[in-house]
Amino acid sequence: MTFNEKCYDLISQIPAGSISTYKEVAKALNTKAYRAVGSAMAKNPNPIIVPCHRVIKSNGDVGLFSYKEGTKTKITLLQKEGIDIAGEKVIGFKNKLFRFSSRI
DNA sequence: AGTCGAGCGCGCA
DNA sequence: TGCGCGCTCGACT
Repeated sequence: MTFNEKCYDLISQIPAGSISTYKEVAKALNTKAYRAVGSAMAKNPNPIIVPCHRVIKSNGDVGLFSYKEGTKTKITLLQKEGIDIAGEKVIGFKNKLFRFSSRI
């Protein structure tokens, strides 16, 4: 189980309509390699089971996707999932933030 | 508030 | 072996 595999595993747990941030993922992995998370997504070998488009930046920005134009696709997908997005920013993403360790 | 620089983990050259 | 990335944070201006 490598760092990337863990990333995919966590992200694959994000239900439709919910989103998460790279920071949350890194935190769930107990690491500070935030960039590694995004880097792992970039090379996401399982784009089907890993909804990397549901992972955004911590500041509410959708961030990047595959390429500059890919970001637009990401936004469209999120909107279809019920996420409100203005320009390249997610509205109320904190309200739909999916926490991996939300074990109350 | 906006900008600059450093840090992590994996993959590629 | 060295650098970059779908990022984040702390400090300075």
